[in-house]
Amino acid sequence: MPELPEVETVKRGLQAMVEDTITNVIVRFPRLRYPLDSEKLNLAQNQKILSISRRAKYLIIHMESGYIIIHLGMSGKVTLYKKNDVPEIIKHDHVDITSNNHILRYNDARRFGCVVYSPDLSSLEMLNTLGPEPFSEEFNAEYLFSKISTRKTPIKQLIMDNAVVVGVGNIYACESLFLCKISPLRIGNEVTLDECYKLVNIIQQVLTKAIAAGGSSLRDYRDAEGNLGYFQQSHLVYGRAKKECKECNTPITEIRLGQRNSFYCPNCQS
DNA sequence: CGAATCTCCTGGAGGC
DNA sequence: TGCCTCCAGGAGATTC
Repeated sequence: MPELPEVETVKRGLQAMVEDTITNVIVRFPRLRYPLDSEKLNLAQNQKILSISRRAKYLIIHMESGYIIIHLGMSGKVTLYKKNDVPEIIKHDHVDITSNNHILRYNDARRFGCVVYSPDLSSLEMLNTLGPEPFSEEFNAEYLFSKISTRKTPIKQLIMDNAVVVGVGNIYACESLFLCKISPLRIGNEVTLDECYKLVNIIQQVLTKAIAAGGSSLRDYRDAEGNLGYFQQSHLVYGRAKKECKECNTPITEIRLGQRNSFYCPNCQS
């Protein structure tokens, strides 16, 4: 899955398209997360691209008038080609955004992503409900504490909740909680302010490490050079059910929390 | 509002 | 080798 760091990398790669003028949007297969609306997307025609930004895992193409918002879901890939150097269409190439100089090609096998046109950003529910970025000043211990101290939901689900903080996926949540010695089952209102300081700190560290490790946590992901992504790095608890805890040798427990597999050490975490 | 559950979809993995 | 089943994964939708 493209994690936050990877989406940021993609965003940087797309900067070459800034100042281009969009000539055409081709939709080959419209059934993504939201049905693609060719008619609306073609409102982008003849629009100059002013900038390309990122919010959570959304890529946002700012045009003279209106925006195109792209989410990669879990298997989405965006590749930018020079116009005179475009490869053959392959399976799951659902969308091309063509400009005078480039083609931005969207490929998504599992179709959890989206490509949406909107005249303005403020009306977009998917962006309005997002919590702060994990590296922003807004995401601090006091903020986190205020968001979770009234909640009866397990802490793991809370830090994975985009309304609380964006960019913390399943693996990061498991690893961060282990490093904080907090059980994923602990109810939000039983997490102390002190622990929130730790959590904010550790989440940022874990994400930073993921950026350094580079790339996706998808099991089978390899980057352009064939290197395995973050998923293959040595995890402390994630995917280690029944294996010994690296701290205390207790077997790692696996449970189901909010439809997600969760791993923790019943001895180290409480 | 909050909480719990369901859903979308494909390809890889593991079982036989 | 070839089926078959199971599963991951983000986030909106639904229900209570």
